[in-house]
Amino acid sequence: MPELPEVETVARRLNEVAAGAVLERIVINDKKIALPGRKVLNGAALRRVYRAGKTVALEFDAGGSMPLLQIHLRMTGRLFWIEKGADIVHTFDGYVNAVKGVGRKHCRARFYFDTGSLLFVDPRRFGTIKIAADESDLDIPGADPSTAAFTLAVFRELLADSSQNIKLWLLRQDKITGLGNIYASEILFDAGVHPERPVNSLTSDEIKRLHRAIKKILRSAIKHCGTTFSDFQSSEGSLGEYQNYLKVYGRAGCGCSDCGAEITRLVQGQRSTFYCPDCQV
DNA sequence: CTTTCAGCCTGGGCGC
DNA sequence: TGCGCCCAGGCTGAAA
Repeated sequence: MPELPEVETVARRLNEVAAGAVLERIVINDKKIALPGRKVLNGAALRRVYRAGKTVALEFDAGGSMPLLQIHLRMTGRLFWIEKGADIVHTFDGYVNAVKGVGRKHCRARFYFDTGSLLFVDPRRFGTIKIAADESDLDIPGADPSTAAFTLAVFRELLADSSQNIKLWLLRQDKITGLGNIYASEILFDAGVHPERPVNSLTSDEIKRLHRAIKKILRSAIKHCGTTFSDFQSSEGSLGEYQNYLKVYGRAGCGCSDCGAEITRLVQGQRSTFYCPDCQV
């Protein structure tokens, strides 16, 4: 579950339940996760958890230094927090409930703290975990579109005169870090821009609309705690609700909410793009 | 430089 | 019930 709004949601909620906990032990169940130098974290207190680009950053106080665990969820990575001594599992992306055996199957790493434990569960095993020596060592390739620093002028500068399709460009993490396949489609629909338009063909007004759409869609998705595609149900319902607001993603064959034309699926860079052939030109 | 495209992995859903 | 496809919120690295 991994675009900017989902990662933001996970990081905030993990911070709420885990900040201040002291790390006691790390157990890794997957050889793909080497995590060299992890000893520096033993006995360290978790200062805070925040989103950095598309990753979850766990900042520790290791007595003099502030190393971080940087977790990238990729396609299917999820984080669970199990409170010590309680039958409660916090899943952050979906619900909080009592669940027996959650994460037993694809748990790739477990971090035991004094007040609970953090599980990194990832069926497809694409996710990564690394240790950063300090905040400046975090691996964040591009600009964060949710910050005030991401202005229209900055956006224009990043776009430069690229000849790439705008859809593929929006997925470039070295330019903008955080957008993924769902929000790229939603942003293009909101801005009324066709996904195959070369960046250097965009008018000044279209760039302005795209910039506004990026801000608007992300703000709204974060407010709704991201998009949750999941079979998980609980009495409390799902925390991520933005799936109810998607206008094009995953809606091929459905009518456009604005004009009624059929939403079309297109493949770009081996990824699906959804758009309205009438509204997006 | 750019663009394409296999690969990394597992599982769910669908048609037969 | 099973098999063979296609699909999946990400990204890398090699080839063209």
